[in-house]
Amino acid sequence: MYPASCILHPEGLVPSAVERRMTVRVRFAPSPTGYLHVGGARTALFNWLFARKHGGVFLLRIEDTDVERSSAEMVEGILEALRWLGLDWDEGPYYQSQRLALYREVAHALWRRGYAYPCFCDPAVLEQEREAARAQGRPWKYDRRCDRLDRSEQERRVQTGQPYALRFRVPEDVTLRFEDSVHGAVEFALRDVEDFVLLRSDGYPTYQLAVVVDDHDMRITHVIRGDDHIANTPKQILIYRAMDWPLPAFAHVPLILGPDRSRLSKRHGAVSVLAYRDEGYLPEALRNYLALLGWYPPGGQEILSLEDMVRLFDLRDVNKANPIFDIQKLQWMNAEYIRQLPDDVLLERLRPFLERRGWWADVQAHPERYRRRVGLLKSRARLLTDFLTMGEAFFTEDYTIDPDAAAQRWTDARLPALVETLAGRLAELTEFTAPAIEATVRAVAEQASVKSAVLIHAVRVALTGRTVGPGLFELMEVLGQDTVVRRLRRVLPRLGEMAVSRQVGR
RNA sequence: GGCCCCAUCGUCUAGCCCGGUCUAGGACACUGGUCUUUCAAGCCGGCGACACGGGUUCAAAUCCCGUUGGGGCCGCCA
Repeated sequence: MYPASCILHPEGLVPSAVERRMTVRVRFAPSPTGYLHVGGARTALFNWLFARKHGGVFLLRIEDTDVERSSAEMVEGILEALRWLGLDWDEGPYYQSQRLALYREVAHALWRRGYAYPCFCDPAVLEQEREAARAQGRPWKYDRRCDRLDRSEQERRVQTGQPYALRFRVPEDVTLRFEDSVHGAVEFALRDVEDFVLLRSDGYPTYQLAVVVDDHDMRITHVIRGDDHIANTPKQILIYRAMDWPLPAFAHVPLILGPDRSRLSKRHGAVSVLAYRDEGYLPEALRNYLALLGWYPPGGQEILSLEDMVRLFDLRDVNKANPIFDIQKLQWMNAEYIRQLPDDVLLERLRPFLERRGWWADVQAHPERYRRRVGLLKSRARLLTDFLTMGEAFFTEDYTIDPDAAAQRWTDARLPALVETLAGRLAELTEFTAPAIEATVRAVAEQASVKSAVLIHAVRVALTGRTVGPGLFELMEVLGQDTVVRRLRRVLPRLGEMAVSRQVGR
């Protein structure tokens, strides 16, 4: 009944599509029971890279056979995340929920061919038995009691409308071996694999059936997916064999772990791709970082453009060990990408964030002014959102002055007079450039025999509300004469208060 | 518990397939210095790993076995 030779020696039976010069066809098949998380995104990335590398087709398939948990909103979110990452698909999205007839057909074909049998067991009962077994530390496997029913009894139950699922009859005493593109040869003794359900009693296919039917129907040549599917592979190969379908190549890529080494999940913080977008990560940075989890490019260069990745990507360079998601390195990479952006492009990337704050209109009215401001902040930002926080005073007159900063830098009693003088001198400057400003600031400090650092720090707090930030003279130039003078005069009263309270306190 | 997968600096990893060139290389993080009005960035330097035990061999990070540790799967979820 089983093509034994195939089952015993499947290795070597899968000349890769690449070798056979077939068109490579790969897919990303998320289940819309949640948003796209970074693990899924990386799987999608690897598939996409592989397709582009080999001039193949990357298709999208939505695995929504679990009607209860799937939703259209989740699908939209997943598509949005993929688009944001720049992972465009050539076909699809296909929806499994629209292909149910096909799965039923194949399930019944399997039954007709003698590879499957109806199971009338109550899932709740089986679940109980399973739990009891596990509680006692005993292994549990479905004992195929329904397969032992007489053919006539089976028919009778079907006739009387008793609900049944279709199970695949897994041969025992056979070792199935398959070649995995990243792991090499993987073996499973089929005695450890239970008769799995193909078609549920409600007529919906299980994952095992639907993937195989679709991967075959969509002529998938390479199944690239997470390591968590490695144990499913023998079951799926059994279906391919029973249907006499050619096997695709399999590549199981390592799972991304959290800092505690357990599988990355919500409790490790943000895992949703869209959440990273909203937090101010650049898609090219996330993409680049994700590519490096479990893959290492020959040559060792880590900052890679999409074109670089496509050129360098090879499944053989994918690691077997599970990597840990390191937010620090991601942030470093994001900062790296931010620094590389030309100022005008950077400004455009900031747009959604600026719009949300209501700052975009003014930016649009004075692009050159804001380009320069953003340029000054560039080397200091790790996230796009950093421009809004540490760069608040670059976008609005309504910036807050950090009380701690004031307390730290506005202590000198000579400051009010000094700043007033400085404002006056700056207002008279005809060339408001960094060198001219610097000369003025230093001269004012020197004339009062005050260390220029004292003035500089106080002025920075006045102009930006913070103790840290860009070099003061460039900062002032970029802010502009009017703004600088206005802001300096505006803080004069507060400066005075601080100095007075300081003296009283003594 | 059963089965499968995995194991180089704290983290991502190069090297492992084809043993000697490895007193194990790079990156992030950490850290010292430099520049400097602060903070970054940049530059120069430092710290830091072959999980353990057996074998094979003249020689093992590299090959084999075992142990330990980690992960995954064991659903009429995907």
